[in-house]
Amino acid sequence: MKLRHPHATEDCRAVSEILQRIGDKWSLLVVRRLGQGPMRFNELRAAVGGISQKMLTTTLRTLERDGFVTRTVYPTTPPRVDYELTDLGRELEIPVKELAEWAITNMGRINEARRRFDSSMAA
Amino acid sequence: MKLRHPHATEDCRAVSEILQRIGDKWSLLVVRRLGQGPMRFNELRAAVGGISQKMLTTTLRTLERDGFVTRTVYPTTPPRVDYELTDLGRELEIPVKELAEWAITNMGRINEARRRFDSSMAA
DNA sequence: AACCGTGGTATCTGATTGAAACCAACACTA
DNA sequence: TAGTGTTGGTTTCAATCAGATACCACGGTT
Repeated sequence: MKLRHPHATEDCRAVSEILQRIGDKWSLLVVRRLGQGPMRFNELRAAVGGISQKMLTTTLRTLERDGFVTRTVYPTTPPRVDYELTDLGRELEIPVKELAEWAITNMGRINEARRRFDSSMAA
Repeated sequence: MKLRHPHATEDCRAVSEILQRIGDKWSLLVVRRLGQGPMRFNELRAAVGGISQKMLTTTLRTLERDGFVTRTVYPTTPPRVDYELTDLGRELEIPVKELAEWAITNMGRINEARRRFDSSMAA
């Protein structure tokens, strides 16, 4: 039993962790929107669509913590908070876009596989 | 406000869904292992390490449903079940590997950002 | 009959999600 | 000057989901 990649497990865990991080329900949607330029909170909320206030806050906080977005508060009234992608966030988009393209071109195959599987289960 | 990518939202949801699918705790670990060749259930369980029986079953079922792995039962006694990557599964590895490399090379930056964020919160 | 190895299921608990209500600060209006 | 609205956020709570633990079915061995 040869292991060609001695660190495969750790690396794989790292990747798995990252995927879990950005693979939640909203992170990518938010990142994609911010990829088109900085946005304020409610603007982003409307653009993403269907996200609750709390989840947007949570998502943005986590993205900020991981260094993917910056949060800038302008102490005006009413308050104004701008969110913007960092360099890291913009760099992340590159491999994500690759995967995105794969996902889009292969979604049909996946859905077909699912249909096949589900109908063979029903039998 | 120009939208250069009219279908960005749907596409993004597709990607987000895929990431959620393969971004769970075990899918990638399993796919990686199977990338080295077909394996039986308990063999895979030992190779992945730390995964419960139920989670391996669940993970494999979902991967099978999505058309990433095949499940072959040999009705011997004791039963023997082989799992193997499909073409789709092997193709998936390509963009995932890209993201994997990004994740590995940038993990340091992410962790650093987290440390910074956490310590600035503690203040 | 007791036991082991195979792969799989049922149960139960803690985390996550998300909807709805509430909060703080300030400006504008009546 | 009390009331109302805007903006970004937190709190609360019900529902859902992930995952660990314990158990099950089957047949061969002893």
